[in-house]
Amino acid sequence: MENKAFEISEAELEVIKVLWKTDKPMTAQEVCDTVVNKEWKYTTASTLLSRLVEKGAVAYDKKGKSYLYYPIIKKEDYKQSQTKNLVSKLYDGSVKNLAVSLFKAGEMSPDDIEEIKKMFHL
Amino acid sequence: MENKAFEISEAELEVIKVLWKTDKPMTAQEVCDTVVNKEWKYTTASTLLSRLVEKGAVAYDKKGKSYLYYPIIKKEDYKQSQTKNLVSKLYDGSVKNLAVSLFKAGEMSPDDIEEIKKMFHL
DNA sequence: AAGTTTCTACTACATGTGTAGTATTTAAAT
DNA sequence: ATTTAAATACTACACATGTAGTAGAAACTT
Repeated sequence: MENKAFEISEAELEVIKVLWKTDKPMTAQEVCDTVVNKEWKYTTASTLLSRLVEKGAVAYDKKGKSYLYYPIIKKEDYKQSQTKNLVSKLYDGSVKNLAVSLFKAGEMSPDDIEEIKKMFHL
Repeated sequence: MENKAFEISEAELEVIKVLWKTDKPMTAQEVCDTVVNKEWKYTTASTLLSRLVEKGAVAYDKKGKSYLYYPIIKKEDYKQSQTKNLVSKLYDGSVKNLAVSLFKAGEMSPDDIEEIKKMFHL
């Protein structure tokens, strides 16, 4: 329906973020223990991992009796696609509009502003 | 579960965007006819409007036999909350990280860059 | 007032999501 | 080789979402 191959749900995102952050293949158990702000049962983490595998966002290698999961999609790519999506959905595809909105909303810290200026060699 | 009072789904967003853009109360029929890139049946638009009303995102006044719908939540507020959400979910809450990512991804047009520079009074 | 038109309300149904429970398989231990 | 412990696979179920059909109500028409 969309231009995206697959959608990652909120809960699935928590899972793949763990895989991104840890940056080495992990068992479902490890993922479960590492997820932040969640009190998931083991099978919940496991279900989410399976769904991510179905969607092609995650894969695994077998090790002993368990699977070692790792992300297929890259964090940067995902972030960029989500960001592009937001810009096109809400800001008429204009990054400028987004920037203006953030600026006006006072969402930029002095540090942000400093860094952004630097980015533009100013 | 979230910090947000309600979630607006993808399809519902299309509806409320029409209300925002037109900027005057509209009947379900008008909304249906105005939605872009969609071939909805009247009842589909109508269902979505009802769900938005349930969620408190939209309200209506009665006019003749029909309802005139209008948005309760403001476009700017919604955009900002969505943007803040993205920044916190994917950019560690740092607008700077978002800006860097956009810049690196080549998502900023020369015009965007020009305008952003101007925004920083330079 | 009855018929016709046109709204809204209610119902439906498949698929996705959050969250797990139970069954089954398989590796490890003895 | 049998038992056991631990993983995965399969099943479940309520609520959200996309998409619409049908029933019922209200307002025009004549």
